[in-house]
Amino acid sequence: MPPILLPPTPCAVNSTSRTAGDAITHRNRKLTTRRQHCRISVTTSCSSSPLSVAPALIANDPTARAFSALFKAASSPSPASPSLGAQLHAQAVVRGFLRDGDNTILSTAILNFYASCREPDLARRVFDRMPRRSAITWNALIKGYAHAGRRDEALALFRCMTRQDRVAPDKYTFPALLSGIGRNHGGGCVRELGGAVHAQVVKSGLDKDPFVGASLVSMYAATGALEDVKAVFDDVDTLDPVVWSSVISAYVNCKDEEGALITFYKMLCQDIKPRQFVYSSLFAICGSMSMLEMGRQVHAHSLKNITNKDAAMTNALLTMYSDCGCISDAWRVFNSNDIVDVISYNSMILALGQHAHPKEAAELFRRMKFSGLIPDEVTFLNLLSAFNHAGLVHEGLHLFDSMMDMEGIEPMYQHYACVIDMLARSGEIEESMKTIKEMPFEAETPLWRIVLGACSKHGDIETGMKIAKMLFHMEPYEPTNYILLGNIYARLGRWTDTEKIRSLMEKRGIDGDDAFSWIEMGQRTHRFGVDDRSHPISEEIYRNLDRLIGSIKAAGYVPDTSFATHSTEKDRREESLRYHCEKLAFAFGDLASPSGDTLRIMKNLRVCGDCHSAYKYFSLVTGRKIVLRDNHRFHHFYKGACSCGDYW
DNA sequence: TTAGGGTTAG
Repeated sequence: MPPILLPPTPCAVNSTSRTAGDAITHRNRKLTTRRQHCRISVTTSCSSSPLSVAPALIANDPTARAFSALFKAASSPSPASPSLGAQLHAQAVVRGFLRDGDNTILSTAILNFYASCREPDLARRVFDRMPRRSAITWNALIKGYAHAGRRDEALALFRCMTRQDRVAPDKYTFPALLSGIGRNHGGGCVRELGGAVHAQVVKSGLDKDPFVGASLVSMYAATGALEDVKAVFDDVDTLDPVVWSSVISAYVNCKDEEGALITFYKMLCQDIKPRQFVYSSLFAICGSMSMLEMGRQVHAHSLKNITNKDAAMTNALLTMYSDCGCISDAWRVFNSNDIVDVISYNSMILALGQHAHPKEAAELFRRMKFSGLIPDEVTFLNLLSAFNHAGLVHEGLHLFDSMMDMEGIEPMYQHYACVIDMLARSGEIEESMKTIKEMPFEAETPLWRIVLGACSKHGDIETGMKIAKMLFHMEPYEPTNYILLGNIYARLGRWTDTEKIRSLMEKRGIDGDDAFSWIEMGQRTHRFGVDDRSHPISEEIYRNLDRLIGSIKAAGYVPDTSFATHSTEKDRREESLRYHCEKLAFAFGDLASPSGDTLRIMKNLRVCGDCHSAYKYFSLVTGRKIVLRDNHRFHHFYKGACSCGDYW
């Protein structure tokens, strides 16, 4: 097991207050009020907002200008709660600052505040009372509706602004509008609407503006239209780093990781200094592809170029190391992070869960609360998942039951799904079915598939058959349903039925995902399929694997042919397991790296049970640590045992 | 008043 470094207790909240001075500081913003004498500072890792100083401010008989400053501070970058804003708004009304709506500065600040905290209807009420409208107020209102996901209303406002009020859109209008269009994630004629807005951009002569360009890029990226992204990129001022970071993130969104890396290199060639945003995207790529060496290089690059790290970049770095199988590096990043926020904790709790450290995850959860940060629904989901990975059903159910009581968080569909998975996987199939019936959501097919998989594992054929029948009806062309049912038959030794399922798939033209594994070695990624002989040193790899299998058999390994699904004869079944992709990847890694080195291997699907057993023996006979990432979690093999405790 | 990045069942 890799050493787990315990993090120091973070001190997240630091509120000093109410002494001399007249400044309110929030995330490097300094605002000055004139009459009131209160000084309150809030650190960046704090979950409170500038509005928490509102009572102190109000008690000091503030000016309209002080109110404006407070609303402005509360709007960005993390908007405060709308109810607090509403209270302050009421105070401003009581003091007569908004009589006839004629205080443009204060009204605009309140309008912007409501727009930032996604309360566009409240923003609209302020807007409607303002006697004078300008591009600034229109832009704020459009942004409010767009950010709240109310695209059609944002578009209607844009038409009102330009046609009825005859206010010309400016460089602030289009980013607000376009973000609302892209927010729909490609659904509902986004491309058509986006194209129409793009035409307006060109008509307004704003197509060279970097902010507008960045918004167009992200809108087109949301529709998957990489060609349009590139066209916009060609038109705008490409010396602006923001546009480059938008394009890199567009490639990431469109799953073109190579394109993102090439764009990054081009950016460096043009001497454009990357900012935090770019590194965040690159860390996400390296993590998702498990490119540890590349990730380390990008990390080193960021250390040279970024002096003011921010939470998002550091959290992306933490996740990158975890995704690459390096949980102790993820801990190091977490420890060195000056700015620890809720997402930092969530990311680290998730990482610990995936790497089979449920106790540390629970301890971190306690420390998070002790630090003053308030866990959110993702925190609970990640901790539930950590318990699920370890089979800690009792702890998981207790956490689930206490979510509402502890933090008032109503369990969402994902929380129920996690608990149902937890019950089913531990063999409580009946209880999991009961929870599905009782939960306030309709179970979706992936959840049914989880229970079907558990039925296969625990031999509950009756329930499994019922679920399979239902799934075939709901999704007749989903390969996993066929594969899971085939597995149930295979586990029972009903090879004829297994073959029937396979031929049914063939007849219907359904292909399952091909399994493949990969390993990074010598700055290259080596990929292996099942029975794959395409590698340049394939013969040596197969020879090494045969040798390794001989060694592990001598150490006690017995091939588990119940995981073979392709054949009816025992010998052939054993043969079909021997050259699984993850075994080939290990045999290659063992051949290509110095003895004693840790091997990090990835697989696109869940690790097969026989390979899991073989890996334990591989770690025993070679003395290597092996980290295997499948599409589910991490397995750390060492000295003949796995961190998952054979529960996965 | 603008844009772009980080965590979320398996």
